[in-house]
Amino acid sequence: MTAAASRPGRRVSMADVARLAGVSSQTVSRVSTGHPAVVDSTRRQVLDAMAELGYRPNSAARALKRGEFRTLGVILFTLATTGNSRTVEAIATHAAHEGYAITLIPVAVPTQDGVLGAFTRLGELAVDGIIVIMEVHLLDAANLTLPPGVQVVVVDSDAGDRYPVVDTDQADGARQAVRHLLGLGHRTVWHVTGPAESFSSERRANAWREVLADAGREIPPIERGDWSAESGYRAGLRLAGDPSCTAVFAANDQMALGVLRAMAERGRKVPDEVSVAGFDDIPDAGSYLPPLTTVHQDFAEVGRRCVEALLRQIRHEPVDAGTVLVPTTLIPRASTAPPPAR
Amino acid sequence: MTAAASRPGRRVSMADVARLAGVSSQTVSRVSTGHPAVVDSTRRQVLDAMAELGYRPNSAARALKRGEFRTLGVILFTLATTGNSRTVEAIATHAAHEGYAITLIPVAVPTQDGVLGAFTRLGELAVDGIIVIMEVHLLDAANLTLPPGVQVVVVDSDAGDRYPVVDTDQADGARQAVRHLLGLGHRTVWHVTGPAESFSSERRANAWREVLADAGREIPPIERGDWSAESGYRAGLRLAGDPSCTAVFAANDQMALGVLRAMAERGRKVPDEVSVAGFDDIPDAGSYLPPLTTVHQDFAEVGRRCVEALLRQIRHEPVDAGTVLVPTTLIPRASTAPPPAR
DNA sequence: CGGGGTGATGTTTACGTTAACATCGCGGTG
DNA sequence: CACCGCGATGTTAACGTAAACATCACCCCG
Repeated sequence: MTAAASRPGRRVSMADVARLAGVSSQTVSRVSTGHPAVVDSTRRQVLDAMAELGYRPNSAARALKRGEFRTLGVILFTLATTGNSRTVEAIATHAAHEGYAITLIPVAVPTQDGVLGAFTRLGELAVDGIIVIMEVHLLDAANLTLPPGVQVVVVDSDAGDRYPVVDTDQADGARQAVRHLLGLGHRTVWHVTGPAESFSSERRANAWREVLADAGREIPPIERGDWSAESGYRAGLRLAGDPSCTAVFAANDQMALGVLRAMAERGRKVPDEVSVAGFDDIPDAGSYLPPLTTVHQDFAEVGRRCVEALLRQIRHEPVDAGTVLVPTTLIPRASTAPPPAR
Repeated sequence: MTAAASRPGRRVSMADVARLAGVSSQTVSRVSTGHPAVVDSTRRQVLDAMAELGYRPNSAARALKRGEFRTLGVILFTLATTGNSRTVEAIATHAAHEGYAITLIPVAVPTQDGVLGAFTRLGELAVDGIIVIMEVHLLDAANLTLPPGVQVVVVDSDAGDRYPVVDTDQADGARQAVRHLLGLGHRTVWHVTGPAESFSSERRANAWREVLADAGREIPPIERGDWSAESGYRAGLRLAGDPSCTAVFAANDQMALGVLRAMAERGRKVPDEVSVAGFDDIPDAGSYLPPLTTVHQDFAEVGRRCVEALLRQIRHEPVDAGTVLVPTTLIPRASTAPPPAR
């Protein structure tokens, strides 16, 4: 039944199906695309012939004819961060739901050349639109090579004036975390920030500074990390040495994990002596020692909105240029508490 | 310079470039594909014309003509696990290096229907080969619909008799961990395993049981988790209640994290009273409290080998059917120590 | 000085699909 | 009963590219 020896080499085409079913290839096409104007008996014949020959449509030919690929490109630096992989997963799922496939373009080196190269490759790829998941200020150069006719949506950037941007409300999340710590009675809040090139990092740091300034608190020197737990650990060791430091807001959960470890090693009890808050709410955060107070990001929603915005552009429906902000929520757990009485 | 008003609607094609450059479109094609038989002056003219018009090749037409898409499909259940996202990243990077793009096909529900659906979609997609990253026993049904002419490589499965399989040497890694614990003097080792459908989980558990049996040790009842830290925590609470339990091997780092938390909450000191080992060596593992002894997996190598094996198949070069095992290494850290003296 | 090559470029055609138009047959209506 | 209209199906052409073959100019060598 599934046998059907096709001629060697060549794949089964509509013409083959048409021959076997005794119809024209246009009728096969109509069946294949679900066109209504085909009588049931004919449709059945065609479907049987398709099954017998193991026909599957050639998407290259289809794309050539239709002028669209039904594929979205995702350009990013790495899948290694929780945020990126979760966002990509959401994008892929939602795109699949809309009948689109996802092509992944990793950019190995976050240099302008790297980005340019990726965009060139994307230009040659079979892609109707591009989602850029980028944390660094590298869109300017890349912008020039953006292939015309390809739509773009950006995650985590400040390109809102040029492209639609979808992002977590970084600033509000950071504000919630810092206010939470101040609300517990801490005099001020130390901050472990991410890499300098990162927009997210910058926005979280700005919001932290702003809340402290608004409250008239002292703004301690900022500690810089690179998102990794290891870098958080190093920052944590420095902070642990400062007895006046009673509250730390880390720009992501992994650096917060490093801070927790540093505090533990230096014998500074969390949360009794020092409070620690993170950002992201990665699945493990609730299992840290102690379970981490953090800001929850809805990566799935970010992915969904990206796809939505991009498809709207592709379909030439009205799109609000500018930034869509996905709200964040503070998740209080056991790593924050009032400062020690003195 | 970059202006160049093309006719409305239609994209720039080779014919347009040819017209502007005053050559035939075949010459444009030759320049585009890097064919050597083009004189420098002509090549320059063509390149200038391309730049002026903003020409980019139509990959659909190219794929149709060449009969290959230069794209690999990756089918998986989720990107949420460290192993999967790291593997996918390595696949994407290595594939890009070989001039191939990656199309991501998430299968929402790990049912037979889900897998079948994904393969059907993949069949219609522009893909020269497929990498299946699957943890469950669902290939049998899917097998039937595997589009002919599409090559397949499988990660983390026992399908080695049917497809080439690339995987981490799960069994050896687990053996190293268990032997390490026994070597420290523990009478036996408890095990927190992953979900029942997972091959990795099964192999790690089997190796654990085998080492204990070979050493003539008692085999404690197995604790089942679902890879999450939360499930590890629940298992850890049960183990913490058993004073005879001095060594725990968790099937991944996240569950180990949960075990660490449970032990801490129950006041059982790690590693003085209880040793805990994990599997994966995720980047955070070195920052757990205490830093986790675990088995390092080389996801990058797995991804690389996958792409290599798949491309060999696609190019009809000889491939060893069967399983390629990527070695693992035990990383001793601070979560394991000799059992308490009694 | 002519024949035979060689290398650059042009022409033709086919890849598989689908839009647009053409055809055909049948039932209803004035 | 002739004509119209409509629904089902067939025919033609085009999407953009690249392989195969054709052509042409030029150079080398006998």
